[in-house]
Amino acid sequence: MTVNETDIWYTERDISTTLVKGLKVLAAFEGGAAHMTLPEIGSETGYDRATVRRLVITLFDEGLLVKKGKSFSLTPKVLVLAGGYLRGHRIGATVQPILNKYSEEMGREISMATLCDGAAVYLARSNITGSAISFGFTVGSRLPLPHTAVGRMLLALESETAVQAFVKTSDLIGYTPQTNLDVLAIHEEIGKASTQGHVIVHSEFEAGVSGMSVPIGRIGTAKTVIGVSGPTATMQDPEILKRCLSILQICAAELCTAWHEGN
Amino acid sequence: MTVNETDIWYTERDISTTLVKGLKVLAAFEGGAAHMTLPEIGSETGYDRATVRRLVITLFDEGLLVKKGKSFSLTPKVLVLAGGYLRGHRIGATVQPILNKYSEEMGREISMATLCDGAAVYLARSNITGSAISFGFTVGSRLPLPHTAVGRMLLALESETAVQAFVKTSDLIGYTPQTNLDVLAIHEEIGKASTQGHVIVHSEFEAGVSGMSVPIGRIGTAKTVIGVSGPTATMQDPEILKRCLSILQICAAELCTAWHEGN
DNA sequence: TATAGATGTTCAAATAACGCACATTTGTTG
DNA sequence: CAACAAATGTGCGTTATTTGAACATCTATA
Repeated sequence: MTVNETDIWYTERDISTTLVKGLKVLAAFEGGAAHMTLPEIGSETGYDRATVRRLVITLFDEGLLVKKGKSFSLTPKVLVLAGGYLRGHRIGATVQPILNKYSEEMGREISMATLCDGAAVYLARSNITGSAISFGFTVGSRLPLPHTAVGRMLLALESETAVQAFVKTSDLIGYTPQTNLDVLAIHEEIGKASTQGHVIVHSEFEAGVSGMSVPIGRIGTAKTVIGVSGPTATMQDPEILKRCLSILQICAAELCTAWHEGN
Repeated sequence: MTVNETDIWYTERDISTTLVKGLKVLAAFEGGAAHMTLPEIGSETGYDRATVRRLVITLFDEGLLVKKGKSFSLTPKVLVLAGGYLRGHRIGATVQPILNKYSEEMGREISMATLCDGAAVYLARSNITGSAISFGFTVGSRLPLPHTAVGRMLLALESETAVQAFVKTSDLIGYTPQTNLDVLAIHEEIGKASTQGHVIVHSEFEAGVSGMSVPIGRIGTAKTVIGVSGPTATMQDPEILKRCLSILQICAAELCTAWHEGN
């Protein structure tokens, strides 16, 4: 039996409060507006004006923020940090070509996502060139777990206790008239996803958009999923669904061997 | 005359040293290996073991790093930060579809890049599905300025003094046998790019790969470029080059109107 | 298993961060 | 347009956090 990695191996004293605050300022640009003034950042983070000022000046000096009049906004330097993750996990070199290949075969965009802070985060996304529709989601986009196909599949990969904990604490948001707000029904859908190994969700996050998702690897060990989305109209035809599922599963299998998940 | 934004409006006292160090630890994962132990991070950053420990514990606690045995690595949470930039600058919603459209027309991948810390950073990239080759570059990838088409075009957008400063201080690396290591010749190429409004570079960064680039907007005001790359063999045919250039220019024009650069 | 070298952790000294109070800018009203 | 009020920006003493040497622990090797 290996040591449980979730054991507490550090105390509160070992956490650098200043770094935490600085990171929260950076994160404020993700949650809030793209351009923010010092007071806006202050109210977003809840920190004192003077504190915000020093942190923002630091981030500016480091080249992570630019100043335009009184507003600050992120610079492309944050992409470089992200690029480190993508390169380290061979997303560009290994994953992207595979997504592209099956994306072309299917004629739809395929996305890869993983769990991060109670949301599904896109790690990679194929761009099917012929597609008329584009939902504007990119690498780093966060999708709600309970109401998207990738989200439900990611939850299905978690332990039953983790799912229960999430479902209990999560506030369900009615994105569309079709959004399922019944906790028990969602829990059941996650269970089905787990046993079936795939999941389909219709119009619960964006009206008229449906998604299908399968895990990369076996349920229980997998931590990453791929998914495809398209107009609900075309995603209800059993023949199309069957074909999409088949291709997604082959794509997932290829990713599983080509991209050793352990990194 | 507006106030010069480069004026010093803060003192050294206003910079939070702890935040700077924490960011440098994060950046260490971009420059160094994907998985690093505490001592490795220490030697990469030059900080004391105890300091590194505190910072790494903080980043772990914030969910930006994961621990695997004794090694730490980035989590997808860094992508969320990047997602903030991409969303804020409407890269996914506005830029990506345009790149995809012209990418399909051209049959080649189009990338968008900007200047960041002495390198060209990819902001977006179309994925042409039929392409056999894939160079493994993604959003956030950094390319050398002097030896790539997008890099030389980006330099051409800078002021003459800035270019001179860069060319003087930059160490030229011989990536391939064809890499141009003559500072004067490179400077001249940048000048040509500036007057012509486009630039082509053959095999100077990756052997057998050539690139072409044009600015988004007018020289002097533009700060972003798009580029296309492909096998040197096919990128020497005048007819192909003419066609690529034409499509790139139309693509750049559309981006210029659809995506107001000022954000 | 003994030993040396490397890595991890603690805690008092040193230092950097906090946030009050003051200065300045911005917006509003007579 | 001036005078006021409200909001935002900044210097500085106090206080809490960070630092790194000293100590503890782990790991590799013979």
